[in-house]
Amino acid sequence: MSDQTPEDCKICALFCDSSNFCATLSPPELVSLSAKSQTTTFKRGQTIHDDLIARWPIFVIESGVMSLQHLLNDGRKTIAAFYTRGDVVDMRNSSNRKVGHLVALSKLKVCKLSPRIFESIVHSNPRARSVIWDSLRDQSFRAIDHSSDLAKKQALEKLASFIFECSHRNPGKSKKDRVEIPARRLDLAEYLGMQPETVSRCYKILEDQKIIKVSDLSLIHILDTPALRQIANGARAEQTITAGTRPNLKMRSAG
Amino acid sequence: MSDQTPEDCKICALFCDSSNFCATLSPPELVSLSAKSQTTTFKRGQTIHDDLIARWPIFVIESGVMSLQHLLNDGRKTIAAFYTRGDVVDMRNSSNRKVGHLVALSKLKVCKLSPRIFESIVHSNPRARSVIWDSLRDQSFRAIDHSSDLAKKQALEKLASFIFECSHRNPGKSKKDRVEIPARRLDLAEYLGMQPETVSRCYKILEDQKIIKVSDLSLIHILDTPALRQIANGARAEQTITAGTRPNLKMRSAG
DNA sequence: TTGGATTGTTGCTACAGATCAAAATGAATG
DNA sequence: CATTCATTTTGATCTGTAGCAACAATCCAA
Repeated sequence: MSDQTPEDCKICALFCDSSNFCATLSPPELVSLSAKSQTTTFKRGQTIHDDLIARWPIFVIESGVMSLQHLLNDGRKTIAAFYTRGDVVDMRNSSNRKVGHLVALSKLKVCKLSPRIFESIVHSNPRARSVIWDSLRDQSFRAIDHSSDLAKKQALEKLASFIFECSHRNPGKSKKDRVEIPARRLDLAEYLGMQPETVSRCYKILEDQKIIKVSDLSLIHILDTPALRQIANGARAEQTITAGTRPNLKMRSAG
Repeated sequence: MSDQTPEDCKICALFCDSSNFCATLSPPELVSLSAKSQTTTFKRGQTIHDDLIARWPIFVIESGVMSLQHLLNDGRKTIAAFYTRGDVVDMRNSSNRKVGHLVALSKLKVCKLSPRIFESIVHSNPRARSVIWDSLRDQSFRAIDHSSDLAKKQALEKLASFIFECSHRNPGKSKKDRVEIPARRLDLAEYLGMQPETVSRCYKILEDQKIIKVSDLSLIHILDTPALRQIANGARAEQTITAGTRPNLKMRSAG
């Protein structure tokens, strides 16, 4: 843990991102917030403990990926949400309601904000309030979108949908058809409500169809955006995922 | 549509609910907000049109149930979220992002708030800001919980979970073991990501097990709360849903 | 109240994806 | 570079629930 100085903030990537909360701050606000903020880093797999959250319920993801996990009695695990660079996480109600565990999915750096200063900035700075409000609403609708992916989509459709979600959340990263997948297969499976084997098979189907190309485990290239979009929006695959029975699968004509 | 007067507000059930936004307003705030607010009613199945949302993006559910629906290309439909009495719905970003359609699931009465007045109250009244902020964050975590229900739970577990969700969202309604289900079987199936037939079968299993009693299509009694809780938390049923094979099913020992 | 339409239930069959097992690939360590 | 461990992929089988059809119950309008 290390205290922030206004100088630290000024070289922080978030401060330079005009759509981000930190970039809306006036110089005096920046001074007072940074004086009471701290950065912390976590390693992959580390859980952010409840007592830390109780003392620092508000923080910003500076780099890396964080997950919100739920656990069932018999050990089944779900990643209910991802948080990535720039996301402001507000856990101030986590004591009333069991919201799950925050776990780092990669090397993670967060900047913990003083709730008191945060609140006073939200009070006095309408632009900051508007940005933070929009961001929270966006998180809410993102969760709702995810629900609807999980509810009725098939495995292939969920994966296609997820690829677009990743692409939208990483707008900067050079070309549009190059998408970085910020999670391992197992994490991905837990987020999409399927098994890692199924994820792997779905990737294979999309590759065989020449819709995507998997260069690295965490980097794919979209070769046929319309086809991928079609699948993501529910052009139901005519085929099962089961190991190499029919070599190429067709889509049912989409409604 | 009818304009509100402060007198209307004072007899509105929301105003009397201390945990609600409207109850935090000072008399002058109430006067200015009510002067610019309108109530509208919808019948079951009616969609709240985009142009209405564009003009009135913020509203409060006064009575009835509203749903946020997503549609796939081939006609599969999902209810991604429910909104019930007291929920403040803020759709101000719905133009940027496709969030789905708002559809009334029952006779529905909403009170549309002027965004300008709403914003100015949020600016000047810290108590109102805190209530509305908590409520929005709660909606977000509710959506996340729902995601995790959909991701890894089996049909029976999802239904059990949903029964508790309904029970929590209707705390007032007399006894605790009496739960009102504010949706028809089909709506429920669309919310839980399953087929109406499966919902029906799951109800039957819970009844056969003497865990619940279904009095009415929209009213159930919980007979064995611990058992229901066990199922909801993922004590995986040892049995399939398929029609009356084994008469009584046991639970696997929960981890 | 009657009749027609909508919604819910029950039984049966089929299949998408879970599960188990094992090989293959990748990452970490000495 | 070799060795070990962790993760991913592939193959084969099994199962929970989707899908279909037929019937029963409920709702609604006339």
